[in-house]
Amino acid sequence: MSAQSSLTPIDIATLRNACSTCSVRELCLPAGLDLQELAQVDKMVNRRRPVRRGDYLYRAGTELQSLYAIRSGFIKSAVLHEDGREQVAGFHMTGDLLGLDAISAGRHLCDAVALEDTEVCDIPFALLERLAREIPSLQSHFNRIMSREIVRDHGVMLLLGSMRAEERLAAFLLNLSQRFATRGYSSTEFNLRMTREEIGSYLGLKLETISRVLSRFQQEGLIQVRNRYLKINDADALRRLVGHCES
Amino acid sequence: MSAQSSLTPIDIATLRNACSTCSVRELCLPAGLDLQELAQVDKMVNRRRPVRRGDYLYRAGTELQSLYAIRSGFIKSAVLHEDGREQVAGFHMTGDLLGLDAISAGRHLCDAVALEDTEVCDIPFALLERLAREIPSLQSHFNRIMSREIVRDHGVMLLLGSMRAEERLAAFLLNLSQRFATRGYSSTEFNLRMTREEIGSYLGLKLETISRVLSRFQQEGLIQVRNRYLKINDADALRRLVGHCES
DNA sequence: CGCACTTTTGAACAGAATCAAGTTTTGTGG
DNA sequence: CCACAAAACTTGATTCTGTTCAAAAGTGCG
Repeated sequence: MSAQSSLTPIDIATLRNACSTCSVRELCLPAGLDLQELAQVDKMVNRRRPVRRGDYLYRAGTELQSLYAIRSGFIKSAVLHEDGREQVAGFHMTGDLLGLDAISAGRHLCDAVALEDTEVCDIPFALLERLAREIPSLQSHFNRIMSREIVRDHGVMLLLGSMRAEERLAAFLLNLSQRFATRGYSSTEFNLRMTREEIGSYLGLKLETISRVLSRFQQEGLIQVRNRYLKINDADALRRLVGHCES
Repeated sequence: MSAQSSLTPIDIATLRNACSTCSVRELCLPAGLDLQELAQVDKMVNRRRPVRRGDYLYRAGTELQSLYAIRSGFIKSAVLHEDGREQVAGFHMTGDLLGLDAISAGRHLCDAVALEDTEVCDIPFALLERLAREIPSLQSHFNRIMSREIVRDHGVMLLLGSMRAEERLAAFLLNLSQRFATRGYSSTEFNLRMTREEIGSYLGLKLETISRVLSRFQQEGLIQVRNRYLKINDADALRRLVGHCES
């Protein structure tokens, strides 16, 4: 059955490199291959790709070639309606895996744009599938990653479906905060990479509403904002605001 | 690597039965096994399970044992907040595969309740993973199914984030209509299986709003409603309402 | 057959959108 | 480095959509 193991050492190295250097380590680590050996090849194989601020990582309609793991930077994915309206589907940062929604149709269904200079790792999907075939634990992990994306989306649906503007924004800020914390940055002080309009689009609100609510939060002492800079003074108050819905 | 092929013929038959009888045929058909042989075993293995109206297929918090393919009937999945609020995450009908969101944590994160007497096929997840290991095309298909779920969720996010009440309901009705059509039922005449409140929860609206908009649609001649019975008179008008957002 | 649940409809209200203006910030080219 | 134009942001006034509250009618299950 595994006569299909047509993976060359280079293939494996490529994939392994993409994974290990991209904080999607878990995707490959359980594979049980020799790590030091891989570390050496890491330098040889270079699948990193820079994406400059404002540039597209991929566009809706293009064929799925690779999934992308973010090494550093910040990317938004967005669906474009025919009537011009844009809906931001997600904000992605270091370690996130992009392009999962393209697997179903074999082509991308949304745009991915860098909101700041970004470096991604290319993970050729065909290669990933082939390798997953040979390493069961890799496949398992990939399943979990896909599932996690579904869970994340459910969270957003919950937010959009049942929260008011203040709750949504509080949940959003806490979520950002937590993701920065996970990556070793400050959980209380960071720069928003996106515009008010993009936040609004993501949260199903208008940019004016975002601006107003931010101002209100600041007035109440929950946060400090100045342009893109944001400081969270009272995370607990924000949590109380969200009620008991996890983000 | 495939020394792990500990699948017994019974295992395969079980899975195959669950799939082939559940319209999730595509999940298994590409496996390239002998169909007639399987048809025979189908009768032996019976993993079908009835779920009576109002009963839970599974509950949030319970361990993931199986995915479920709906053979017939209608099921809603819903997330329960700590504060009692319930958010309907989806409505599922014949052929749909349930439980994908549980893979990430190994336990279910939402409740699944039958809205009418329903029959499901049990697909033990461990078994599915094992078999997918041996049949690459099966794994591929499973990946696509997960991805399709992500795409579906993005559609809902779009709906919740950028549509007004009328648009949401129109999109919802069209979506139901199309799914019934796919399954060989009338696309213009069917019974809603859920309450106004459940529709509202799914669409991020209150039940009164659902009721009002339905009445309005009826008054304008777009549909006919009487309790759960619904007839679509002018699907094109509904489509126009939705604008150019696919559902 | 009656009681609980669901649905409809109305009236008042609230939250967010829209419209509008003015300000600040940012990015660009001279 | 400065000036200028474009983009982003803030704030206010008004409007509108959907919610909330309330009552009554309909439906269906036990």
